[in-house]
Amino acid sequence: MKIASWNINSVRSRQHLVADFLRDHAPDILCLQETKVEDDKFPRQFFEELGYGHQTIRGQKSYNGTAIIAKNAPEFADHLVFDEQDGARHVAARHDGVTIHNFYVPAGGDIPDPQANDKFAHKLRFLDDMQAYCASGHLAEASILVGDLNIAPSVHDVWSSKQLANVVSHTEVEINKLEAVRQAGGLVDAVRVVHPEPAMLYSWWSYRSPDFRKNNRGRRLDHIWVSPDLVGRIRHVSLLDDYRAREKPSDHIPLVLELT
Amino acid sequence: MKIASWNINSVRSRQHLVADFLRDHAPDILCLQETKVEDDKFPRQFFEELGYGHQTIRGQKSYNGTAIIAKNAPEFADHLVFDEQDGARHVAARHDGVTIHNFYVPAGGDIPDPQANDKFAHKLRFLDDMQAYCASGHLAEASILVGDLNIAPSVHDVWSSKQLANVVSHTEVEINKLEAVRQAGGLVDAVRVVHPEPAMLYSWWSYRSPDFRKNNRGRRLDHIWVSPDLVGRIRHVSLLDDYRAREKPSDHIPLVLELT
DNA sequence: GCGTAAGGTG
DNA sequence: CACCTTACGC
Repeated sequence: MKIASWNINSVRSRQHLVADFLRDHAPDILCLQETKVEDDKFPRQFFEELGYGHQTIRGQKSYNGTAIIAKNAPEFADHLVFDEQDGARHVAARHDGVTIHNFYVPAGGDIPDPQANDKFAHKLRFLDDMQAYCASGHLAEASILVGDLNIAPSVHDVWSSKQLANVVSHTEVEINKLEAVRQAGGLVDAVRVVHPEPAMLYSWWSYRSPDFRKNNRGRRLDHIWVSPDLVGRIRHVSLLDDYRAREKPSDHIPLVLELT
Repeated sequence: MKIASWNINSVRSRQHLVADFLRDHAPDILCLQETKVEDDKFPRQFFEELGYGHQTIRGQKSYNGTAIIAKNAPEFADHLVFDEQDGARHVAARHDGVTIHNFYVPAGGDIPDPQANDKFAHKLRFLDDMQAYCASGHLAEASILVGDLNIAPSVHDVWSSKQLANVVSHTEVEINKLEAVRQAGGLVDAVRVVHPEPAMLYSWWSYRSPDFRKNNRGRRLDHIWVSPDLVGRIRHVSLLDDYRAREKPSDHIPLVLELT
């Protein structure tokens, strides 16, 4: 069983890339974030023609949007709404007995101060809501949580922990809240199981930073967490950074988890 | 000597096409209209790398803009300003003893009434100014006038003379003024020398009209006129309609004049 | 830098 | 339909 997660930065502008990815890696499940499209405009047929006819989607105009694209029908599909703003930031689906939660955590704006910056306040509230949900035991077994969590927790998840210490995505308050979410769900960071620290791992490189291979100013904002019962089934995790070097790339790369 | 004219509809959005064109047809001179870029943002290096290091350009933000791109240095370069509105609608350059005038005549808006429509009034004034300039004898010898003149004069220059009789670009007042410009300059329509009537000739197909090959609702808005002394040197004129069928095309096609 | 959207021009 | 600009989010 192969499960991928990718912040695609507009699913309609990335059809060339996502077609390459599905043909070359053929995951059973593809979780997308930032689809940036309303449900009735989602390119359903495009994915169908690539063999992914089962699509759990939830989007809105312009911003956000999550989707779980699958070869086979889900046993179950749903989504969470944490607040009025919502933003289509979660979908869930059970495939082959495994429940997959696909999250897109708010980016949080520029200023890491919830008093001065409503977007940062929203990010922290969203993490609290995630924690409460995970604490309720929904993810205790046969569960996977993936997505763009917009936080790079470790010093080995950013190109410079010092220079990013006060930059949104790597602040102490965010890192603590992300860890609280993970612990509330009793989940295991599958990426680090396969690639333990001190390996430097990134999943995102800003469009604004040129020459991403040379300067390599990345951050690991995208994550795959699994419930403890699945840890033994982890066969491999890949971070496909070559997709950042393609024509018209997303600023995020796909992560792929293989389970036995 | 090979001279091309092309309304490119944004030179920055058309680099793929113009590179193909220069490689495949290798004109000595390329006259562009609707470059839509200020001079300091013109892609000078792009043309240099294709072997066109000599660039007589005059543009503005967003609208209009003309350019003469050449392999060799001009002996002379200049431009005309007819009014305060201007719009970067003319450049001229002398290459190999031939003076090339590159015009972009105002489109003229929707309503063919100078009372009701300032844009149409501007178009008519521009044609009067062109006529006055041509009447002064500047184009008597060794001269070529090219460009998007935004008028299709003959019944054989439009897909339906009846349906366009009251449509801007094919009204009687415009056609008469265009003919007056040509006669004032003593110029010869080189395209019709090679492809005489009743051949149907188009250089533009609206983006709004689908299936341009099948429905073929075109108009000949782009022209190449030469002074009488050059008529004997006309070897060929091509209207390269395959460029309308390419990826991300301009709505106009290139015209190419070959002189011996 | 690269997505989205709206409003204007051709 | 496809370009431009402005404004916005990431």
